[in-house]
Amino acid sequence: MARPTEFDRGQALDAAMRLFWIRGYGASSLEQLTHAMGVSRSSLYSTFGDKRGLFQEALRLFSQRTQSILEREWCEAEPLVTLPRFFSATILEVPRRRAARGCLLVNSVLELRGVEDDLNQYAAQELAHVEKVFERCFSEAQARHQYPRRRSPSALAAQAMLINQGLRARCRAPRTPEAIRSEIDLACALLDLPRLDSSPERLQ
Amino acid sequence: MARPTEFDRGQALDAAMRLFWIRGYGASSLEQLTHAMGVSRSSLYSTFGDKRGLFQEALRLFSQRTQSILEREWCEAEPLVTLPRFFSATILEVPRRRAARGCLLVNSVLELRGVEDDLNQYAAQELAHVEKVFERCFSEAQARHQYPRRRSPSALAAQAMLINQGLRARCRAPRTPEAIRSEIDLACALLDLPRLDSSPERLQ
DNA sequence: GTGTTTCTGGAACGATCGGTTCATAATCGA
DNA sequence: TCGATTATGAACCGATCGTTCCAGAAACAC
Repeated sequence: MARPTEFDRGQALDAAMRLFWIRGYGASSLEQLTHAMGVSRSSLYSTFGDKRGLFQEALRLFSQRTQSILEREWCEAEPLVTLPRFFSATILEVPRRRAARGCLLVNSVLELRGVEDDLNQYAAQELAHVEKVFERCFSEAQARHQYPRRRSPSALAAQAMLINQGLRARCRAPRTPEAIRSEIDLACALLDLPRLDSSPERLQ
Repeated sequence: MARPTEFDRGQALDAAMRLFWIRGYGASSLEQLTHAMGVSRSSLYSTFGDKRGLFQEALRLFSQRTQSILEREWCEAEPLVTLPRFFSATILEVPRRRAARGCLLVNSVLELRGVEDDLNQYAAQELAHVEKVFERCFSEAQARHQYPRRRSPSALAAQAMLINQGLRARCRAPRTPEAIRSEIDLACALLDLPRLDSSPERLQ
């Protein structure tokens, strides 16, 4: 043993993820990263390899958190309401600035195609994992006869992911929470999903 | 008069737009831009001001082209089929690589939020213009009693733009044309829009 | 204390960034 | 043919990029 690390690895990764989330991969400089993480350059490189490795870990962390939000909604209620509640939890029930970050995975897929194709594919693959959970919601709801069986769960999940990505993209432009909420409402209605209850919606 | 310009301005702008479309704003370096445009740095700066001005002109060009595609579909058929045909024209009936570029405006909104906020707002404003055309489609279809009046044209247009942005985002990840086509089909069905006819679909 | 090991801050690396300058090339009117 | 004018390409600018390196600080075993 020798001198112990002075910073918390998870905390530093969290800060890096937040910066990537706001500014994207390319526009997040080492200077900004080390400042946000409270870590010197050498510590960053000895801990995470390089900027690319740090970003990949940030993507994984974001994906895990997203899936855990889904998991929580899944356990707390019926499968059919998991999706509306997921949209609400990730977009409406968070501070406005955070909603404006969109989704790190979606942002990364958009940014890195043709620039860093393997990172783009990694982000796309993580999104596919999320879509798989969507699919489980529809198949379970169909099994419980709570949802019409006309369409396949995979096609429905793809449509839900289409909605999700569209919402996250639109959140990156300045918009009012009311406009976003009504868009979510209509999207859920078109998908035959239950409306959002008039649950507490955090403004600002 | 004196020595005439050796390059075609419109052609150079087109090449710049294509590069921005593929790689985004930040990742397109002056070196790559001048090479793609076939123009020297000094000519680029005397003609377009700077990289930012060039990008803004590229955004405007892209927006104009997008709206002219919409205009063409609008003139050629009923308002209700304008939207499905627009999706098809911009995503299915183009070479695969081009579809993988997504939409320059959507890409820019995602990339530049928090980095170049005024360019982000400009791109968002251009997207709003496109959404206005969507709205006209729905209101005209309702006026002709071809579409149920339950929902407002603006809400429907927002939903169509949500679909559009979702599709364009998903196109930036590697996907098969068949998968994309079925997603468009289902989205149109949910929106009570006519399906795409089995029109010629260019693969590859 | 001493020696060993690990982590830290900051200097420095070469490369590349967006942007500018300037001598030269090329075309005009005369 | 000869200025006048404009476009061009290459060299150059300071700044910043991601990355490496190293001297010293900090904790351990002894």
